[in-house]
Amino acid sequence: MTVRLTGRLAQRDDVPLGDRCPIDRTLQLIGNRTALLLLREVFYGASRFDSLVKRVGVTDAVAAQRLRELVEAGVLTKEPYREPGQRTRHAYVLTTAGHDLLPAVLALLQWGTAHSSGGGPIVTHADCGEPVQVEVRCAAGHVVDEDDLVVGSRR
Amino acid sequence: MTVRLTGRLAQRDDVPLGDRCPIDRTLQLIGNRTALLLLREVFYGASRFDSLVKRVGVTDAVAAQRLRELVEAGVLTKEPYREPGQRTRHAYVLTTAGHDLLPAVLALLQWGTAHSSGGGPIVTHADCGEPVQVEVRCAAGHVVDEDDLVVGSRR
DNA sequence: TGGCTGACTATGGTTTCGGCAAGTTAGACT
DNA sequence: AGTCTAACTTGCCGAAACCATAGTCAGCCA
Repeated sequence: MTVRLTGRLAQRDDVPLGDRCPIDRTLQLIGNRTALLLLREVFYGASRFDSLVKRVGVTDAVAAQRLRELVEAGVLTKEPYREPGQRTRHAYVLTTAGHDLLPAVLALLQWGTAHSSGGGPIVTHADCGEPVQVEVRCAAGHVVDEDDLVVGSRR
Repeated sequence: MTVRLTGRLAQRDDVPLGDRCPIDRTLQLIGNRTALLLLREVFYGASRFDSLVKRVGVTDAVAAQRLRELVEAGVLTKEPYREPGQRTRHAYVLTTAGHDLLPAVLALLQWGTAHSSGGGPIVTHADCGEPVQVEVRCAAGHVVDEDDLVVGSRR
């Protein structure tokens, strides 16, 4: 196991208490297996209830519960659609808040893929075919290393 | 087999079952409140047991349990250190696998900050002072929109 | 030697998550 | 009218997460 030390431990430990940030709600929403897998499948293109249940491999009861929570949280919406000879059904589609979750979901999936033996799917950019990764950058476009992060209180 | 994700429902739902990826281990590790908050504080610069306990606001019992799991999973390591007049203690520092979690943790924190009323801390780049954000980019450096993601089976 | 403190470890109780099983409801088909 | 099915809903159970409290252990100091 390799360890990259920052070399600034003593000073860094004096950083004051970070602001409480609303991570509890985030974790309550997608901090469970089913919700995250459901979101992954929605990102991968699934939208119908039975399709999501089959892909995630969870019981329909749990899937229904998590989907309801995701809809209530404003991450997914139910869009009515009708296929010929079928009655009206509802497709689960991402809201803008749901779209904003893409980096988080992708980052979690990538870490799991990179740091365990199982391997995983390869996600690439349609325009150029290059593999996709999640990066930490500042607004000026620089790739930011962990040591260069500054945590500030809100203005 | 590769599938392009487009915005169209009918096509998107035909995407076959995604590869199983090792998300269970990931969620078992950081899919709980305490582990994620501990990691956040380590990223923010904390390293000592009592400091982490105080910052996260969790009982020492739970913190010890989660820290042990994080060490066992290879995300953190215990580095011995000694302050004058004190006995040897251990600091919790990130391994390379732990460093790789930065995008995921930051993305979760950012989503929570952006999509709830509470607000949150502002993370900036030390070199230029610009706010930091998590981006999805391909290896060629393009910012990748969700509709331009291609999910392929492993080669 | 005895007290103090930091870093845990152990126990018990409540809430949440997921699996299993059964029931419900609305519309299409016969 | 009766059957079938997709999409849920409800209830029970075991496991895991969290909290609170109490106990342990190792070194430093008086």
